[in-house]
Amino acid sequence: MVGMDFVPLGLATDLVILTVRDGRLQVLLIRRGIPPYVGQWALPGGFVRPDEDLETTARRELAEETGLSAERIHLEQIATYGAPDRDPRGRVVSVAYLALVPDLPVPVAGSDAASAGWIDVRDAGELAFDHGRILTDGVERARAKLEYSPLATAFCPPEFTISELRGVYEAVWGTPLDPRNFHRKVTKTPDFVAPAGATTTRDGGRPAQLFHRGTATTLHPPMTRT
Amino acid sequence: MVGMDFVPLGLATDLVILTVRDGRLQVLLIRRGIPPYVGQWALPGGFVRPDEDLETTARRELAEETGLSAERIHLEQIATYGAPDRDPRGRVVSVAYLALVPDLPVPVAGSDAASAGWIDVRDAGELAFDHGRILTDGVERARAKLEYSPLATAFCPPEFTISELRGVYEAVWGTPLDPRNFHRKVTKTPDFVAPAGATTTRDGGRPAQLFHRGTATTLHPPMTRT
DNA sequence: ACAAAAGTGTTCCGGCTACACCCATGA
DNA sequence: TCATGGGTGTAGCCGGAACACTTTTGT
Repeated sequence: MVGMDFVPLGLATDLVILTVRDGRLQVLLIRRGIPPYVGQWALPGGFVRPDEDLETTARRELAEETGLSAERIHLEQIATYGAPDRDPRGRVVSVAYLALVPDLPVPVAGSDAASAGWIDVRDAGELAFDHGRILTDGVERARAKLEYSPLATAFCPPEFTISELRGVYEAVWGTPLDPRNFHRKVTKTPDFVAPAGATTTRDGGRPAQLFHRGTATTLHPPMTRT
Repeated sequence: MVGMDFVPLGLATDLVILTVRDGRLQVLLIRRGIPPYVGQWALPGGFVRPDEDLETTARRELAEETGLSAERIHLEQIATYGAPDRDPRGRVVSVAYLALVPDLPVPVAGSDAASAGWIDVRDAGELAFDHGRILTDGVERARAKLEYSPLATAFCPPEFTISELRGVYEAVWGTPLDPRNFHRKVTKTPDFVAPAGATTTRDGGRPAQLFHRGTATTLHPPMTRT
């Protein structure tokens, strides 16, 4: 370890912001307005400010892009991407974060609202920079975590039905699940979900109980992806 | 996104190099010789060079510290640590990597050999900077990955017995496993290990078959950590 | 012969799968 | 009354836990 010789480089965070809308897993993308990669979709992101923690940067970007006061939003680091040529403008190392947000009726209200939108992850196609790779890694992280954590509730509003929760799993994994077995698994696992007391008929049919998040942090044994 | 305004900061990689020696999980630590944290144990690491990929930096550091030509060594990113005050000398963001190495008869031969050593992870105590946190995260990553991947073989020489492999699991997890069930699980899982043909009596008792790594990348269903 | 470790067979049991079945509402 | 989704019961199966037992070496 030599001295504090700083190589000139930029440090940024990029965000994979996922939600479930219309039964499909979607990601928030920005249409680039300036070179490089003009006109292509990219992940939202920005540079880390002096004396700003990495997660603080990510939360700030999240708030800027979605209008969500990012307090209660699930946010976790994915990985850091630092290939020397990943940005043609110069050396930029990016710490990628995964954010899971509920399907709120809040429109995308960033500084560049007209050019941002929710895109089906299956339709995302080629992204700017190495953002395709980052998106893939983020989606895979989300898929894996649903197996052994109660993370799916991060996609749900504060109160939700079991079948809404199942819809999250089905959208993220892209596979149908047995409603009856899913119901049993989720309600019998201690502290996975907690009954809210009320019921709703918003999904049609017999009224469904409403639940909110439980206190569990892991799922033993895990949910099985078929 | 403004221009390429680079905040002055250092970008480094730190390494959690784990091995299994004498049936215990050990980590390679460096005794610091210069401030800050003089005399305390720290993870090996160093700054990223211009135009150097992050993993290249990590492999270079690994080779410098262990003398291992790091080609065949398992190396994966853990996470990036960027709290503004994590280094009292200035802003240094560190990308941490996890390396798993076999128990080779190679002495630790770094630039600072006298002050480096293999330390039981349970005895590591307080480390310099936020390295304690990084070590914890790295060890937890290794523990988790043994469950659902054939990663334990990364701790083994090219040819190993089933009980040596079990020894890895027991050392990393800190719990004993049933030798009979472990043997069945490992040998019945397709492509987890492949018979090498030879046998050895180096563990005493009846000769044991030697195996090498299989081609499997995941373990379904996973190994259970009791 | 005996100790020690390798490897096999077998029983028990918990959890998942698949599906039959009943419940409570809106139209 | 019917369609729709909510929720329960249950039989069968798969895989892990536990452990008795046989095999093959060194001393």
